[in-house]
Amino acid sequence: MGRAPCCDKANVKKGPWSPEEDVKLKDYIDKYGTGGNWIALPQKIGLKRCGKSCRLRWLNYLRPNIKHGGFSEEEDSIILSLYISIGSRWSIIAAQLPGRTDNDIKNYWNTKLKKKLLGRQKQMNRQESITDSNDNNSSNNNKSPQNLSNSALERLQLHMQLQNLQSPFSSFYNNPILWPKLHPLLQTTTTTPDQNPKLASQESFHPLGVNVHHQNNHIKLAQINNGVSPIYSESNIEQSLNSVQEFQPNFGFSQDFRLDNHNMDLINRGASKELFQGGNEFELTNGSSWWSEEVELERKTTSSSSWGSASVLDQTTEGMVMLQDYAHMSYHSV
DNA sequence: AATCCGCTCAACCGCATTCTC
DNA sequence: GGAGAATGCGGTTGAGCGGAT
Repeated sequence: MGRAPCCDKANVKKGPWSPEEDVKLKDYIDKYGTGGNWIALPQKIGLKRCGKSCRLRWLNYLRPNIKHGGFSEEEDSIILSLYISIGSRWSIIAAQLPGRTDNDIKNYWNTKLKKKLLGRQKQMNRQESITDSNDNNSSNNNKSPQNLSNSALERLQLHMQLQNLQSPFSSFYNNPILWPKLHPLLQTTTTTPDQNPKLASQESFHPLGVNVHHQNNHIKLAQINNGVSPIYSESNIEQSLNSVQEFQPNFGFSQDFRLDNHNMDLINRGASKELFQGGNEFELTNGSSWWSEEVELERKTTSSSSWGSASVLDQTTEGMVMLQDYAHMSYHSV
């Protein structure tokens, strides 16, 4: 027995919304709000639409202060860095871009930004292959990523591209002020060579202001011990402090930690570099690394979505090494 | 002028998660 | 605690459009 449909499919209109329908929906929500029940809403208004359809229309189109198109280079940069960090979590990415919807960003990524970046990557690969054609010691570069899922491969490619100084976003990566601020508890830190010389050398610098260290199969992120940025409200700070212990290793942000217009504005004006000052390390003690947790999460689902996907677990050792390399891959701080 | 092709984006679908009783 | 309902999310689809042939 399957799940009951959310609405009577036979009596529900599909397809593009008419201006009249838009007006009805917008007027009603402006006056009364959604009433906390999208399913019942279309009946109240007299719309022959599914509640989910109404919700989507409102969120993606009718809601106030929605921006369509015209993505700035800075927005490109934010989308890119977040996609590399967390994959296709469009709602989280959208939360960092006021006025943008997850659907919009998703479409923009799939139709324009991805092509733009991967196109440049191909171009650069061609140039490199000419330069390196006489180099027979390129075994490391020959690790075939064929076993990686498309999304993981895509992110890997983008990540590699970002290391290239010719990257169109190099200015972004060299300019901390442009980095999105995602979690006030994170900051850069160092791992001393005597703790683990090999891993210390693999210290990775993340553009989102997080340094990731692998030690004894644990990930170490940084924790702020003072200087919490004023751009975060007290309640958020408290929430964040409380959330440290259960901090998710996906470079530190939670859906509850969103930037509003005001915060974005502060960031745009160069505030909060001091976010990442001083501090102690804390350790994720669940014994997993950020990617393995994500893989594990995906393994539990049947969804083919996001980076990695369930198939990642079935990768060859080499494939897993590739993923680890990816996780370790460094942005060298300037 | 016709039609083919690729691109864009609004909307749909199905699944996972959260909420409510 | 469990079941069903509601919501949220990400992947996919397809109509519409413009450029190429």
